[in-house]
Amino acid sequence: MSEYEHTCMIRGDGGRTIRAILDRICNKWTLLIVATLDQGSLRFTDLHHQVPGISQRMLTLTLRNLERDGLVSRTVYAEVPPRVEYALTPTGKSLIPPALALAGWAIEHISHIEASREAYQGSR
Amino acid sequence: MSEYEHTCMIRGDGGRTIRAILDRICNKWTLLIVATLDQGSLRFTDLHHQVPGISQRMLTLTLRNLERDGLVSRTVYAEVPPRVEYALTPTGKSLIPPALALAGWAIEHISHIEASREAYQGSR
DNA sequence: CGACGTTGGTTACCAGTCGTAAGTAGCCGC
DNA sequence: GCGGCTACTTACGACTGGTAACCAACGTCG
Repeated sequence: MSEYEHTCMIRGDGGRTIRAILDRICNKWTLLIVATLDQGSLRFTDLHHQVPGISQRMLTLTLRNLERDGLVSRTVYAEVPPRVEYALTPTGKSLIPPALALAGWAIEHISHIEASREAYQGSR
Repeated sequence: MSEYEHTCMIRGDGGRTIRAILDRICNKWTLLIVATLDQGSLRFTDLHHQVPGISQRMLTLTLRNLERDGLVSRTVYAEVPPRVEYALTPTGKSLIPPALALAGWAIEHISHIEASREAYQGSR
């Protein structure tokens, strides 16, 4: 029963709360960037190299969203060349454990999912 | 140090694996539907009512994806009126704990995030 | 003293995805 | 036969993500 209470937590007010948050943090890049920043503060270009496949635009947009939501801090050093460092805030840090839980699940089940996917393709 | 090893798990092969899975399960509706189905098998219309805001099309598409990925099973009863029941597979069930972790985090931090969001709006 | 490179972006444009609304098919009660 | 119920499917417009090119400040090289 306690398990159901927990899933009620997800569905809560009809899922509106969760859906709103999920829309924000659960896009393709957010968790990846948060995980990368867990190593310590990074500059824009380093981040760009460490998250393969992301474009500058998406990196900028995702970082802006994270900054707006108070999950990362953005520090500009008025030097030459300009330097901008991004780091996790305490709130951002607190996202790491659940992100790890999801990542662990993904790694554990990816083979099964890919298999199902191909089987479905064949039998469609 | 062990915490960093775990985040390495997320970043893994440059995050490609995680990103692929996140693309699939981390969209707006998937976690919500999985959480709703944790209560037991449900019919299409019940699901439509229990997940407020979802359109028929999105429900159909999301369920197809979940079925393809082997997370839910789809059972058609050739009755009148027609009845289609959706239920979680064991793999689908196993997604519940990490989903709860994320949902718990979301609920815990939503107020902080919303506050940051509005503060940012003001100071932009 | 002007062209070039580096950093951290922004802008324009295009393709794919999402959401809304309407249509479909089989069968039932009226 | 007509509308209604269930479980979709389709058409179409809006929004979002991806690619690529451009921008601004400043130091350095020729």
